[in-house]
Amino acid sequence: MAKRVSHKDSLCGIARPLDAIGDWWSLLIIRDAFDGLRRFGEFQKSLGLAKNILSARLRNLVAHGIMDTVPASDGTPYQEYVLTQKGQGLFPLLVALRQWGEDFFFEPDEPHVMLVDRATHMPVRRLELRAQDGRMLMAEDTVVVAPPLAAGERE
Amino acid sequence: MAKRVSHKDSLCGIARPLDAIGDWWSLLIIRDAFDGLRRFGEFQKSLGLAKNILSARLRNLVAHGIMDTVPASDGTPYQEYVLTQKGQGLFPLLVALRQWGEDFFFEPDEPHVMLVDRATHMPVRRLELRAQDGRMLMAEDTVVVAPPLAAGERE
DNA sequence: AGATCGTGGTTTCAAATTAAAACCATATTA
DNA sequence: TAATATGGTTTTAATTTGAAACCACGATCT
Repeated sequence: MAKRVSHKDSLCGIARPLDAIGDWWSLLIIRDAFDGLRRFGEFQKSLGLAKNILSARLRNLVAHGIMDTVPASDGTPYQEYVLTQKGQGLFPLLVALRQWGEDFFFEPDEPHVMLVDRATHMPVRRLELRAQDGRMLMAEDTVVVAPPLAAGERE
Repeated sequence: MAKRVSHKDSLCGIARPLDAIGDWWSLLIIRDAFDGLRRFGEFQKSLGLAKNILSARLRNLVAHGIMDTVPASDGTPYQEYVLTQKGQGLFPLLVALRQWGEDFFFEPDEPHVMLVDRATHMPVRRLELRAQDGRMLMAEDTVVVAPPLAAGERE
């Protein structure tokens, strides 16, 4: 489970989150959780994955603080799996994935599910990256910079 | 390679993109590509993954139109791997992942690499989801809706 | 009470995937 | 000519996955 996803000792800002999420299944579980699914059986039915795998993924998500278990709300002696704050923080990522999918995996007129504003039922806006001053940024307009190294740290 | 990631016949708006990307390694390759890496050896050195795996992942990314091979720009008889438009469309996803990582994987004062505006060297803004009218939306403020079904389609 | 069913798992085991290492091909360098 | 660098492929063992069987527990039916 603690598979090393990078050879560097400390995982970078992309690899560390990836490592925590676990794998594709986990992301689909999280999506289902955003859709309101909470029970083991619900996830299994929705995703059609083996129970042992689901079990392992849920355990991993809980271990990483992305989901949490709570006693079932309907009186049954089971537990439910809900997103923590950390888990809910993944919403933009799912939106980005969905929007990318809309852009490149469907014909312009092909019907597909859409994410809409609950209040107005209008599609949500595209995610866009902006500078502090509000300018839109493309990938080429950005750089990744290392933190200033503290005294005594030399590479 | 064509691993079924969902039991549904047509993969949904989240699963289909995931399926195309392939796996975590692919996402790290894509990140490196955004950082300017282009050569097989560069990716391998950066990621430290086995050559056969890198080979397979690159092949998959090319097959899915996320990367493309071009003749090496330096006269050597090799090829380089570059992001297509489709591949570049993944930038927001990487930003979302990075910002989530910043939020939950580093202490508030822990130094970490940052994505900055190349022009001003200021950190970029957070990605935020907005409605058509500009209101910020949280996950709970949205719903996924199915497309209207064409005549003759009944579930 | 006893049998059966639904839910939520774990265990087992075969099959698929991954990863390390060895190998290979080509071109450049010494 | 030999050695080395790049960019892979092949081989093989170890790991992971996934399907199915099994198990535990409580509720329900007879």
